[in-house]
Amino acid sequence: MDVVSPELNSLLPDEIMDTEAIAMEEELPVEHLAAPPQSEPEPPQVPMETEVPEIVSLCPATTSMQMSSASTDAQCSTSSGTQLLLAPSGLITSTTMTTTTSAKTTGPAVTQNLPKISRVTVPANHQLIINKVASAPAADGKSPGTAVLKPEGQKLLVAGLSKTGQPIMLALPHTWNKPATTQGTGDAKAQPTQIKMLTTVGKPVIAVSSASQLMGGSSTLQAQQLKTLQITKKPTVSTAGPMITKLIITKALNNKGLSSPASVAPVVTGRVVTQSTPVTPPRTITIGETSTVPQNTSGNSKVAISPLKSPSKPVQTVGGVGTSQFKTIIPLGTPPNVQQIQVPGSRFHYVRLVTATTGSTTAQSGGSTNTNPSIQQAKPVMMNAAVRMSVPIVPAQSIKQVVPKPFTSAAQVVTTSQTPQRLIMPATHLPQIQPNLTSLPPGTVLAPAHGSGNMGYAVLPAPYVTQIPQPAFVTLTSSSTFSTATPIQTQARLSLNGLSTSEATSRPRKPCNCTRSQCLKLYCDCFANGEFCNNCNCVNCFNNLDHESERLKAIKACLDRNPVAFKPKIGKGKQGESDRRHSKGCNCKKSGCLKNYCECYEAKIMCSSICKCMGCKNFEESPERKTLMHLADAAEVRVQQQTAAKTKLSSQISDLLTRTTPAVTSGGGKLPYTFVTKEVAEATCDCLLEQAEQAELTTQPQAVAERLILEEFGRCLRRIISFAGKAKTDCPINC
DNA sequence: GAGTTTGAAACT
DNA sequence: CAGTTTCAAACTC
Repeated sequence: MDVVSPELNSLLPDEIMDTEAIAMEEELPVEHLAAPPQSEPEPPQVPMETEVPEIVSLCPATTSMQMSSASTDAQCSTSSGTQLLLAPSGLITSTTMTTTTSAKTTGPAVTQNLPKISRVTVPANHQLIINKVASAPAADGKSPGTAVLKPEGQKLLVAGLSKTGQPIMLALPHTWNKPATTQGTGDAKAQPTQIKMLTTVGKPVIAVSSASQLMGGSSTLQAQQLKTLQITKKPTVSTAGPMITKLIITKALNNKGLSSPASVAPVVTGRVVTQSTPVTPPRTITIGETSTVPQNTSGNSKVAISPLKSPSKPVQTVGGVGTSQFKTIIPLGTPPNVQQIQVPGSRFHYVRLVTATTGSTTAQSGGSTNTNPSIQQAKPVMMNAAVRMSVPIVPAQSIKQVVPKPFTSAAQVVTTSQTPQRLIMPATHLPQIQPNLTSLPPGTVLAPAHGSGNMGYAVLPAPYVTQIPQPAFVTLTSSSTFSTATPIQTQARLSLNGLSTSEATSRPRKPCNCTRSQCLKLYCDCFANGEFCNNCNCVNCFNNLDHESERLKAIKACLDRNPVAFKPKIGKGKQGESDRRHSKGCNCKKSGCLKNYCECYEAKIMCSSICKCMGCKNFEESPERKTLMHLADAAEVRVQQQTAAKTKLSSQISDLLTRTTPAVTSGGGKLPYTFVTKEVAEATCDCLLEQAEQAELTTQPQAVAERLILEEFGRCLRRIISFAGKAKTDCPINC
């Protein structure tokens, strides 16, 4: 997924963009990022989903106890601006973030003295306010629960929906947004940082680990059936050797580990900031990231942080060896201040996140039980700039599988889904595309661009959520690379082999068979519906993240040709017309609009006045249509009745056997079938024939006749059973 | 399963 | 915007 360049910001509709200034400090040049437009006004404030999101903040964590409080403000303050990555909840596809790990320490661990967010509140007006602490928090590790957001450069992403349907926001570490200098260990080995997000049932958990840990600990994660999201972090600047770390956002199915003290030093600390609101309190999960990770901690330094649902109960846990888990929940003092924004014509709700201008309390987790010196205390990252995002969040659809991409720049996100898997299209840098949000597929995600004071947006066409109860997707953006010629690709690989049985069987769409379009034209249903090809039969498919650039170009081309190309074709008609009608109308000539060639007929709607079809028979009074409908209904009824009859008969037989059991065991009694003598059978047949004749005389439909006969047969059986229970001798049945 | 038909999408 | 071509799904055998 690419991030739309900042230029796009100016094009975004005013409805969703709040141009209130945000103090975006563009201090650190990022070579691979698009230069921030100096003259451009502050990026418009983007309203966010009204669903109060959970906020997961991945922040540079202060190192263990031995870490000094040396300030690394310089590293953290050079971020290129607050960025929000918002994705339709439920399924995080993937995101890639290229950053340089901040490491300014004299030891293996890095201490970062970052300003803390005094509090994150969501007041009644639904404005999320992140207050900046007047003074930088001490990195003494005594406040592990403190949630800190960087003033700028902070990335937030809505990773998914919690079980309660609340969006989960991820606040990425500030250091991910800009290069930093690593010092101390002298370890020249570059360790890719990966972030894996593992979700079980729509509830992502984040774990951070070093690359070596990722490799070594992957089996453990897999054993837990964790869904992972990988975000490879590459340093753009490194003076003491490249530092690549992998952050693993994981959620262990076993929550027991959360409460157990960690015997192994986790690489990072996590924060879960919960907020209580009358309706849907957002949660903020802050994950501190250690800039440097001792090599000896590999394999055990993974930390899985699970957002807790308890909004008011601070919890901090540290995972143990192998399945190290560390979780901190920081209750917010006040509800987040989120302002709802309604975009005309948009089905999505937006909320506006505003910068906290004041604040004196620092969100902190409850008393930390972490006594392990190796456990890093989450370092709050100051966010002094207003968070301005307006992104629609679609109902969550979880992703089921993640195939980690080892040590690549691509981030991979896969979430489990109870619903058919659907992937969201990756966003791209599309400055030329008018950000007509209404023309984008539902679930489109706008992600802030990196590298400028203004936020760019990643455009993520999503499945037609209006037609799909729970579209699955997760979006991750590579904000730092979207502007590069070879953007880091992120892809959730969802091969058939990787899909579970239920997932494969629940696939909502038939696999496409494209051969020439590379699945990058609207010919391809997958592409047209904003999905990646998955388990398709297509040839030379480019509808995947491996060909993200081509795909993005294709999306742009489609939107250029038709701004509403990804909008559902079946929409509401005019008043007085049918509730559903084709937006364009069909153009059939030979099918009479009574075959699936016709898009109207296929959608089970009648043609309307906007159709240009010839010889249309798909209208209300059409006898052909009525005949077809009648035949279809009859077939359906027949199937249903046959099924019901089988069920009923089976039930009766079972009941018969059950009732006759006492007769067998009581001794002396006759088995029921002994009562079905020839006479009884003949009488039964007579009854059935009589019923059939009556149905025929009354010109009952075949289905009805069958039902009547079966019902009569049931009555006969009941009489036989009744006789069996009463009589000890054969008894003719009198119909 | 191969071949044909069909109409939307893409192209000119 | 209209005509033509391309394409993949729907359909038939």
